[in-house]
Amino acid sequence: MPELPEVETVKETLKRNILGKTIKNVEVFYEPIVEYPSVEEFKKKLEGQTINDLSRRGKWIEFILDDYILLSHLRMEGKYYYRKVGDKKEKHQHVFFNFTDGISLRYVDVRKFGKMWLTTKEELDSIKPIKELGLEPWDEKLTVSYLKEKYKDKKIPIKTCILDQGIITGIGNIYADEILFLSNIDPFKIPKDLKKGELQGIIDNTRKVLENAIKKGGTTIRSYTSEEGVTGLFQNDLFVHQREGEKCLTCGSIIVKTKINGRGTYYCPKCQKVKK
DNA sequence: GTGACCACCTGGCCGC
DNA sequence: TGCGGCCAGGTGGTCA
Repeated sequence: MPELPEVETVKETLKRNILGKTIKNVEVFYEPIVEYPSVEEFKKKLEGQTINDLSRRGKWIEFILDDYILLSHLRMEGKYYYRKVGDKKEKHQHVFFNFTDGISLRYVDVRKFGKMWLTTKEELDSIKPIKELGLEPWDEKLTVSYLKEKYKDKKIPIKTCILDQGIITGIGNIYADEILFLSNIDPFKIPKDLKKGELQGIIDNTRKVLENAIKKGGTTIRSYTSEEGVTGLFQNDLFVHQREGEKCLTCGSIIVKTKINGRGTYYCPKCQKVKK
């Protein structure tokens, strides 16, 4: 599932492959993927635009074009493939960006959850997907006092708060479990009850886990790959996620799986002092 | 304003 | 072998 490290890997791969290319035309085969503007406008505005740079905000990839910024969210299983213009459309390929040099960048999404949004540089910070994002994990404004303020009225489990993109952006279900394990925090704990040291642990381990995952090219679970044939290696470094019934690598207790707010949650009852 | 729940969507897996 | 049901999960919408 693409979280920040996977999105970062995809962005870097795209950067190596499509920087400087000019879009000849765009084909959309599953219209709900284009969130804004209309599909016709989306296709028209992208024609003739050159990809000048790529960046990332949270889990959104930003394609920096001449006059616009194309935002792409991979959601659950989105990915990009490279083909030649005119190559047969394969299953689950929903949007084609055909370049003037004959290369066709294809957005592939088995579950069709991904979203694209076309905006301008001026409007970028005020549009819905971006304006509600919280801090990047490496933002210097991410401090214990920031988390204390954000968590002060929260009555929901810390696991749910860590997934809140409006507080820290980029963390998904896999890394939330890993961050809480490394911080020795009970995922059911109510955030306002967390001590300073525990909040600092969340900040430090968020950075540590994500940095390590980026170095390893992300996590390959189920169908995620950054591109064809490229798989991440961070799944080999997971302490708890998808390890139900296995021994904790730290204390030897059995890893437990439960659900918190509908999300599969893995934890070590001993290391994370879970009272349930 | 907050939290719980559901829909979106498809493939994989499991039990019968 | 085939079928039905459940599960996976990021995000936005709806409702209490």
